[in-house]
Amino acid sequence: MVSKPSTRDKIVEVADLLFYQRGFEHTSFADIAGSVGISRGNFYHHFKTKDEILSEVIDLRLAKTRAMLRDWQAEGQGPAERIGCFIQILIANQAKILMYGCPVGTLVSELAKLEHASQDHANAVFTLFRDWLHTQFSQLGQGARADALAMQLLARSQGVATIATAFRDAEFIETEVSQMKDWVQTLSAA
Amino acid sequence: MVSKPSTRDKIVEVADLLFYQRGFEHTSFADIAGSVGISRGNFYHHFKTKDEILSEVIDLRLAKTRAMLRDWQAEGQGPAERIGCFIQILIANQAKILMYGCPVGTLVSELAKLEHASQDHANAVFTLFRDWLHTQFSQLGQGARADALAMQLLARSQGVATIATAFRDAEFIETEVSQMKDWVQTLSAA
DNA sequence: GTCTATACGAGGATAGAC
DNA sequence: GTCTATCCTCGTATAGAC
Repeated sequence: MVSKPSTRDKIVEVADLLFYQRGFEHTSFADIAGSVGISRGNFYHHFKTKDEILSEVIDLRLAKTRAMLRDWQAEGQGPAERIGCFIQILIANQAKILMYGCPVGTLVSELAKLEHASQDHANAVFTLFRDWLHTQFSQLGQGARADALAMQLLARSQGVATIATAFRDAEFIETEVSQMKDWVQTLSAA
Repeated sequence: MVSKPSTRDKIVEVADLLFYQRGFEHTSFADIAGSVGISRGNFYHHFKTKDEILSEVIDLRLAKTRAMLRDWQAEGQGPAERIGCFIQILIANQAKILMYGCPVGTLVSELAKLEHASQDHANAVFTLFRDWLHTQFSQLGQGARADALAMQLLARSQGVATIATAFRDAEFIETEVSQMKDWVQTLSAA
């Protein structure tokens, strides 16, 4: 059942995008209100503080991530293919990553510097990926190494995003993605 | 010849630290002035705008990085050992990285979102490392692959910093550093 | 639920005395 | 070179009318 989005939903959607593109702190209420097409006053009818919006934005990201992992679980034939889906997001989101980096990594980094109360909440998105990858590597027969491999792949994709953004290098993403997929095949064959 | 630092020098040193710990935007003039121990008014005697301070902070970082690379060049017996010095900074700065991430990567990411004019300037620090690593990998006999390997190592260390910060995981840094050093040995032997 | 108007503080920036 | 005092803009937040 798809109901039309409420103003509140629209605010969260817009804030999600702006927090990604401009950063949390650099995004003002006026930016969000303007982008939604409502007045700043109306804004406060829905959210009392900026932190409250952030919290809902993170909840939205958690929900979207869970749905995505569920989809990968459904479509991917085996664990290697499913891990391939994870790696592929670097390609799917290539253009955005080149401009703004990884939405998860950059938010977590920003909140760490702000010593923001929502740090752990934001980091839960990383944990979703970590646990899911852990499961996939286990099914790949990696046993005790599964979590370490999950962390490694997480770190590698973060590094690719950061360096690709810094040098605005789309090709680097492509060659790294290809190498990461080869690496999974190697593990799969072993 | 070591002269005592001028107020201007002190401002840049303090701003360097605060931009790293709190982020560029989240650091106010009051923060810097307070930390240096001068009034805000005096502050403007030395710098007209915040961007001007940022520019000098980046120059300072470039100078420090060049000096560090020169030191590694002097002490490292061979290219493999010198690359080891680069990898080792993750250990040397472990505590800071766990709290604030990599100073280079986090600044470049922040400036990208702010669409700040100093993006390229800040990225020059990455380029220093990239070119230096390129040279080392060349001397390791990696020829045409040398720059690709430099990018890979740069990305990997960025990823380690980001994920270690997110999960506050000191051990992850240690195991990754150890693996990176093994990897360099492998290349060296081949 | 939406608006306008407004309060309030913080941060960037300036003027001018010492 | 250093200070105090001040200004202005912007961002957060509130009150209250429609």
